[in-house]
Amino acid sequence: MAPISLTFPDGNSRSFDAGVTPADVAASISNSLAKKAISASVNGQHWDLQWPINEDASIAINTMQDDAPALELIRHDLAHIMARAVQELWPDVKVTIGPVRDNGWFYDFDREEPFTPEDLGAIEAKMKEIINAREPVKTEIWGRDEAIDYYNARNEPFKVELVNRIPEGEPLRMYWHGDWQDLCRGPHLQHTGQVPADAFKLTHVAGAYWLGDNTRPMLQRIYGVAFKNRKDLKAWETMMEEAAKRDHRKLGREMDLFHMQEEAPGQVFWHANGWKIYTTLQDYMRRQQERDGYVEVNTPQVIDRKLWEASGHWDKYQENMFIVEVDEEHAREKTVNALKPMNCPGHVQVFNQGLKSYRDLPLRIAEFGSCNRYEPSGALHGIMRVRGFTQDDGHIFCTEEQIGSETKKFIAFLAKIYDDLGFKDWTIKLSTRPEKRIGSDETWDKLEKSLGDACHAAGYDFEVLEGEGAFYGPKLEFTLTDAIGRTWQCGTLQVDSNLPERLGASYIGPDGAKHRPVMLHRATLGSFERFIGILIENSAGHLPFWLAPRQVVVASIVSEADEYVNEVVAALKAAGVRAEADIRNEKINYKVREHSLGKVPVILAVGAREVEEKTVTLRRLGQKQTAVKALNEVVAELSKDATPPDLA
RNA sequence: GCUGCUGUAGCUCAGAGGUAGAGCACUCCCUUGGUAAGGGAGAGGUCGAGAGUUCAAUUCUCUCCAGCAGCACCA
Repeated sequence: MAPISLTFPDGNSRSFDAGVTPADVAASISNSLAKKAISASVNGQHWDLQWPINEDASIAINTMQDDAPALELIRHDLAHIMARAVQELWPDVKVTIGPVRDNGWFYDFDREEPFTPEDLGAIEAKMKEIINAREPVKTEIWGRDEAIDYYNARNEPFKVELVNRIPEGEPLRMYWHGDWQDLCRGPHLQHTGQVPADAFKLTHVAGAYWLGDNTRPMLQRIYGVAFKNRKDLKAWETMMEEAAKRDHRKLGREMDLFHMQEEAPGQVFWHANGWKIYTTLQDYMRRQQERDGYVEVNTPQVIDRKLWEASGHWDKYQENMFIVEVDEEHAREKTVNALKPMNCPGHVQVFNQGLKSYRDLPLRIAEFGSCNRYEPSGALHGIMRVRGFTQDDGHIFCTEEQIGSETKKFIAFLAKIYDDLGFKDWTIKLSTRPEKRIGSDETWDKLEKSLGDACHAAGYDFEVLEGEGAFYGPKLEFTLTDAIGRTWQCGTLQVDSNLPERLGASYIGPDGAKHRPVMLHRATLGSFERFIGILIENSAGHLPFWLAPRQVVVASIVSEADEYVNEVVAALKAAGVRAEADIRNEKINYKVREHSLGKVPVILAVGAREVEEKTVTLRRLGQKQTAVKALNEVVAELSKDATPPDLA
């Protein structure tokens, strides 16, 4: 055997025979390392302890101390262990695939009977048995025919399909966990006993299409989460509870913001409190847009299908549009209209009125555009994914040369708004040309470059999503991170020369000839409905004072203070603060509890003492301590808090 | 749309083949209480909709509607 040289993380090299495995290497260092080893990194690649190394390389032996490989292996091995447990319990269940994902893994099974919560318990128990048996993990390379025969003999059609999908020439690797075997890329742990038996949990079962294709059979997917130790699992459970507490559907009810009902699925009945958030946010956005050189317009809800045919939406999205048919008594033919699912064709109509000069460009048209889309029933989710919503939509008509500067301007606009709204952490993604597209490669080169350059010019970096652009142009996506680390894609900017073409938009250039403008579709919040949902979940209902629908409750402690309560409320209202009185015949404890649960940011308690001294006792939401302050001082302070950030 | 689960009072939930119950909220009475539930009384439901089985259905079966968790979708 030819010698090879392996370089360790400390820079030292040693010579081994070619074909040496990381397990051998670890054993050559120490017995304890050999036992503790879980995998290796060979030239930066995650490497199974059993895989041979045939050439010079850098190597590092991983142990459970190394978080990333440890978690990946634990979760991946658990996927196999779970599949084995399921087949031991129900031998006729067919196995498919089971990747690592998020905080755990899933595995898809084909089985007639649905898995029940009791089944999950049984599977978990069986998995623990397998872990405690410390079953060895072995790997071998099989021939294609051998694998297909094996799976055919075992009646595993999904596995046969997987084998057939693996490109010729790529080795087929099999992994054994004890005497149960699965086709798998690896790597895996040394034996099942390396998986912590007390740090995983099967969470739920749901349907999932085979290979993610909705024309293929639906399988049953079992999800699990797993960590290195019980403490991390507990932390995950706590985090889940925290997320549930923030659920905007729950808070929406508790704060009396909105409701939804059967007769209007996917549409929001905004209550006074919720609508106050909405209008406050909209007023704020309107000010930003005016400042940034937009003109605001409004376009019709119900538009003849002819326009949707011309824009191309009828062809592509008819299934998702609300169609309205009007059958007038004497009409020769029915008029078929659609509720607008988007605002862009309307904005092109506005642009097309009158001759436009190059001097008019860039023309920035904004609309708080109410749209209706017939979203699939299964997609609906609270106010986050709805059928009726309002976008903070805008279209910038400009020349190709102006794309860069307009993009830069928009990024600055969006950055200011996200900052004002309390989102400090957000990222940009650039989606580039997809397979199916229109326009020349030179045009795509130019457009992608101008978007990328604009990001850099605005001082931001971006991640590239290859092939994710729209068929008509590249796009930027703006994704913000919320207080508990979840991400939400909100803003977008898309370059489009297709729609101006289809709808015949043009302007007169300096040369006196007609030219085609390009159109930048852009939104910052996305939709008010979804964004308010995000605001609620981000803040757990503790909205910033200026956005809080109810800002102050002035609560009497004794009925002798009622009159003064009304005075305080009047003073606050005069200073632009949303204040209300609570002079019900209830104890202060009761009032504090109720308004705290209602997420009112400030409670001012007023008793005999305050009446006497012209003070109030202030208590802020989430704080236990109170402060006695002079009335005029509090009015000034709260009036300042109530001012939107752009007016402060 | 697909798979699975769910639908009982405003909210959270219990219940059983013989037409319903709790806590909170609501109304009234007593209580004037100093920072997260003071006490008492009262009112409130076509048990998601329709059909079927049955002497009898809110309970069992089917269909539909809506919600929830995923999947697929998201111009």
